[in-house]
Amino acid sequence: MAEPNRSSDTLLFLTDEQLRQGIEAMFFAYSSFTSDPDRILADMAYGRAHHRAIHFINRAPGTTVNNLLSILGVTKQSLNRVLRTLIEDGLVESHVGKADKRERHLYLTDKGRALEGVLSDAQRARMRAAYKYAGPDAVVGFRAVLEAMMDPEMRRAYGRLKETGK
Amino acid sequence: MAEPNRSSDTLLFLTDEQLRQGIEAMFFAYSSFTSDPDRILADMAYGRAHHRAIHFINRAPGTTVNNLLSILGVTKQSLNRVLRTLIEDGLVESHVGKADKRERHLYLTDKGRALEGVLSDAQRARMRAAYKYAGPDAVVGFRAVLEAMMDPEMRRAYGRLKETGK
DNA sequence: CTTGGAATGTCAACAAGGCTGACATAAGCT
DNA sequence: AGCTTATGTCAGCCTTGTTGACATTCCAAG
Repeated sequence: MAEPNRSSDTLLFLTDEQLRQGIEAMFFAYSSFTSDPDRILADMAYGRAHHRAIHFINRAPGTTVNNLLSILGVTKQSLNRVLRTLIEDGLVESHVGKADKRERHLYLTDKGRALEGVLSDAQRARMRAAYKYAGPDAVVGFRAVLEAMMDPEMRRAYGRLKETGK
Repeated sequence: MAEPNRSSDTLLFLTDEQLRQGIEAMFFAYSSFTSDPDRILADMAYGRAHHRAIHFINRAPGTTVNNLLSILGVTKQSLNRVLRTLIEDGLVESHVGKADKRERHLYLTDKGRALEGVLSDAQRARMRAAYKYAGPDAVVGFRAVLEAMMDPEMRRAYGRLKETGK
């Protein structure tokens, strides 16, 4: 830790081997990261796609279908299939927009919020343990690298959500 | 943002909002992270699963199917389909084990190594840019949190690969 | 030595969740 | 009135995950 000297740093942390380890760390960490919600959802008729929809509807209640599409980066047909089952099952409500009646605004029902809670509790528990173990300074670095890795469009979406969370 | 004082740090970096931002950062970053290879592979008849197989065969030439299975965390049937097409297309060679003839040892052909190079160049370029932008200290934190996030089994696999790379 | 179980790999069939294309409807905008 | 936007739907395809059934090979117990 502490501060290794600056000159050797700038040479060594960008080697192909370092980069490859970062790539592999992303792969393994992401597998673990998604495994808890996946396990919970496996029993129900839902999958990761449902989780993502539920997460972002909870995060930005009243969001439109179009907005959700741009966040998730999938096609409307793909999202629609997921949304339809969530609405049928009473986890999500879709309300026609007041100002613009073409839009549908999406909200979680109590039932939807309950599932969201279970899923995000599991995911946060893992994240909390990792944060705690690695420490505050590491967390700052973690977030900085992830943000730098995002495509500009994704970074904007991410930034807007950060604002939302106050 | 400068340095908030130490005592408040240990309290504040584990709030639900902080954790949620970490979760969302993982989602957005991983989307971007996989987008370059995905784009390259879209034209060929391959997908992300092929990329993963190629990556790890390149990383540990001569690895067995079973070993690859435990790294990738999928079923042997799933891996086998991917492997079959890669072998048919002459990107991967499969040799029956000498000691144990049940095993197949996997190697990239020149053609396979060529594709691996293109894919990992693209992925490394993104990682390099992110590392460079965030700086060496951030990279240390990034890797620490990712490693802490992994399931123990994944962490072991990751650790073994790190050794391999010397 | 034989035989039964374990390890390894293959084939077939199915499901989730991406994708594209075509099209319908309603509502807003010029 | 006519173009554009937002949404939803149907149909069909692809990748990549799953299980089940089965063949081959190895090894160890009897």
